[in-house]
Amino acid sequence: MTPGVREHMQEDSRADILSAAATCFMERGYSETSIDGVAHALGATKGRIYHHFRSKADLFAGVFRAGMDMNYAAIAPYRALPGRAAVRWRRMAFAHVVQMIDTKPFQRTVWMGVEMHLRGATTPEQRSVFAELIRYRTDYGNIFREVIVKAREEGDFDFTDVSITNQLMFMTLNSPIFWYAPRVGETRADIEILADRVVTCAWRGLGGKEERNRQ
Amino acid sequence: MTPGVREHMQEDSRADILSAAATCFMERGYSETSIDGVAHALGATKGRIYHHFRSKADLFAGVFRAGMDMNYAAIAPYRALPGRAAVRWRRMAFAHVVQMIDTKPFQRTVWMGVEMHLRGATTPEQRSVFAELIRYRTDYGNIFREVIVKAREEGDFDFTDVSITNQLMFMTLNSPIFWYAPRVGETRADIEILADRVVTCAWRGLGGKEERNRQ
DNA sequence: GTCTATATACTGATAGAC
DNA sequence: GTCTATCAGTATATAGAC
Repeated sequence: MTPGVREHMQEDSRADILSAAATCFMERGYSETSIDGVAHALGATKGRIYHHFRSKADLFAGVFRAGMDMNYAAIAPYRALPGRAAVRWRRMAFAHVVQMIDTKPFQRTVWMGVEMHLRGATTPEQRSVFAELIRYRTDYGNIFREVIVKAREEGDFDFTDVSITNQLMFMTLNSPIFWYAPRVGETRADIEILADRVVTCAWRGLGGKEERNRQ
Repeated sequence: MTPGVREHMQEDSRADILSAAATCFMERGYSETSIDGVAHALGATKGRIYHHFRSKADLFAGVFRAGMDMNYAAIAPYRALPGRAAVRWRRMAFAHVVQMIDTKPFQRTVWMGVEMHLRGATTPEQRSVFAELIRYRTDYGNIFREVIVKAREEGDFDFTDVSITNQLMFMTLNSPIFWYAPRVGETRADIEILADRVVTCAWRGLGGKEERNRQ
């Protein structure tokens, strides 16, 4: 077995743990999630988890980072799209909403992390790790912020306070992590219709023109 | 001391506990909040709390119910307002948003309760109590739902899916519980400007006409 | 790399004093 | 009506076997 393959398997093991942990955190919250519980979901014992992660907080941070990585990856193809910012915004927003639906356990964990950070519910030692993750997420938010400001300059959006507007916009775009649940027989097209409704609602909130005027 | 006064003091003691508990739940979440912690915030010990509430879950339910009571009270003056439903909606929505800001600890607790319910994070015995509280909140949501449907019939709103739209609308109207923080020297008027921005964003999301057309 | 066994700490709830 | 003392259950993290 080559070193490359061995590393790959190690990464797979890590990814499995992150995935199981994300689901547990979503279903039970941070405190109610026990390391034993995550291990049980994996069909293993906690020895396996403590081999890859130093602590529960470290595991949580891993899920948070993985979730944000997914978000950056989702909008990457559209960030440099030429043309009107409002059109670029719509592509990015759509990709973001679909991502919220597709990776809901990770995104719920990210949300919980932000809430915990705002509450200051972190130990002093982990604060620096946490602060970096929050910065990582803030940067992501600022990508959208710049786009909506640009779109306003170009006359396609119309709002007053940028900070509040960006907050409200993300509230709408993120909301599927709270109420989305897959339906039996649901197709990819169904999900995209759903996502489009969410994006349209946010679009309107930004003061965007009605759809028939779009591009 | 008359019985009336004695009852009043007992109610005050209960209200103090609820208020302290709401703040603790907001700042630390459900699990991280200990009964000892709430007692400490009151300058008392947990004996006082257990005299008024059977369990931690019971205390939590008390805060939830109190929060919803406040919401019902806030919109009560506008529910039967004659005239166009869209205008009625705006009054109710504004009152709701201001209420989110004014009673944030209670509203955050309500939010947590809904999340816990959706996760099924309740013991079988407390499930019936919880179910009733969720119903209480759903009824509140339906009050708004009926108004936006009526406003759509009257041609003032324009949206496709009622359920999703109501979800997204509440997401926006509730959002101050996550990002609002009082600023130094903030006046009542400042808060009302803030609330109006939030309401306007939700209004647009519902497909409402631009402000200058609003009577 | 994963498992078993265990130390250590915390907290919800109860019983009974005052 | 509130406080003190205490029990029982649970969960993080570690040490060491395999």
